[in-house]
Amino acid sequence: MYTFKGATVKSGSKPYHHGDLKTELIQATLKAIENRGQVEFNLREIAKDCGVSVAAVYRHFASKNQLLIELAGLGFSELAQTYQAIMSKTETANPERLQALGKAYVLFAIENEGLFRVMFCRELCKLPEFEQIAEIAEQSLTRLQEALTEKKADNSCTTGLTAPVLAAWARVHGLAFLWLDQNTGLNKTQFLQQVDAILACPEKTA
Amino acid sequence: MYTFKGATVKSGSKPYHHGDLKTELIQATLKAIENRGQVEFNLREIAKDCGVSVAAVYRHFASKNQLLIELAGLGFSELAQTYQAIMSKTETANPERLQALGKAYVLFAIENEGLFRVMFCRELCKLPEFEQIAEIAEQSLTRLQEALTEKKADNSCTTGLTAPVLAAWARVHGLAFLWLDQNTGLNKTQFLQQVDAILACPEKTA
DNA sequence: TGTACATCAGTGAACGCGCGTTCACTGATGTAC
DNA sequence: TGTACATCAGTGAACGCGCGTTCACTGATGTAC
Repeated sequence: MYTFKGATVKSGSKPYHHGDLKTELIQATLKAIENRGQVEFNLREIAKDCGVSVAAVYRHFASKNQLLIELAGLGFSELAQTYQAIMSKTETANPERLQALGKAYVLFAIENEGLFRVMFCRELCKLPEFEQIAEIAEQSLTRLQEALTEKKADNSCTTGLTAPVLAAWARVHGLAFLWLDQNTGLNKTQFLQQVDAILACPEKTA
Repeated sequence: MYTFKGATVKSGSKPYHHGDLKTELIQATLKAIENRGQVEFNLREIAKDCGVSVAAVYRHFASKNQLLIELAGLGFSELAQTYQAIMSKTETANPERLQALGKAYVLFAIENEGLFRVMFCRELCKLPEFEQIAEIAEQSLTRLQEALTEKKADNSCTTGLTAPVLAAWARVHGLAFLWLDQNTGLNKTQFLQQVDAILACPEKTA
């Protein structure tokens, strides 16, 4: 007899109760999405990865869509948190802040490819379950836009993105997807160096 | 009796021979990809769209993958053609050339969403059939990079992208995907205006 | 110009597999008494 | 402290549908003689 994540188990046999299946299912799903480079996964494969039967998934998620939605919610709130941290650590109107935000965006995409792909998957907001996370999704994206906007606060166009914001966003968004879709031909270190160079003096690399 | 695309047909009944099925299958596939915002389609749906049985698809494409590959080939060669036209119409080292190339990239993505998504779908190059189009794909992408590179020809780093090239590419790539994934909240006219502004004076919107 | 026949482009039905989901169940845990 | 029982987290098998692909076929076209 031994103890596995709080569950008592006969030695030699795997525990009947998994311990932290929900978390592990989420991780396995993200891994699958990252391997494919597409928001496409298969519950049987996920379950197998976690050493569990498919039906066990339904103890933790009402459906495949629900899993997807929770993934997206996770992504949006984590990204928002990242911004929040940078906003509180850096000064208003300081160019370093914009640079840090940009870097954080690209890094988030690289380190959380699965979440990032889910967040920007167009079919997501067509799901009926999307309303569960609509608020956090919008909050997360507008927070980013606000963070970028402060640079040109003189432009008081309230509806839609202004050119500077769109430009800044497009730059980091493009960097992220070029990397994720493996189009740069660079290794990670090289890529991150270039990213730093681009974000440090955008006017020279414009 | 009347003639439909060269085929004689009893009036009232639809023609047995379609006329230009291959082209229409390609169009229907692109439409399906555009509707989903993802490289994901279904042969039965495509065939139905063309008013034809699924099996008819196999008269024109050996498999679903083969259809996908031909789509990609089409996309790469069309993009290459577009560059070629701009390169021959504009002067070397003229800022207008870079601007025109950038605009063409974004426009290509907007007007050919399906092709664009297929071209940048990561699973594409994992297909065994990819070698059929590997050459044109690489040609197309390096041509773009070369076009962008001329601006900073003093940098003689031969391997990989330089920061200026990556920056320029990322900007248009990011603009394209922000638009396609419907994250801008702008309408097409507004968006294209912003794109023009960004490409016209990048240093002001950096 | 008419006819026989090869060739080509479709049809409709079926095969087989994969996948999301459900169901009746079993094993483990925690709690009231 | 021990026991009965509700509750929870799994299992394994099955259902049903969708989808890529194949097959024997039929209808239309074009061409040799």
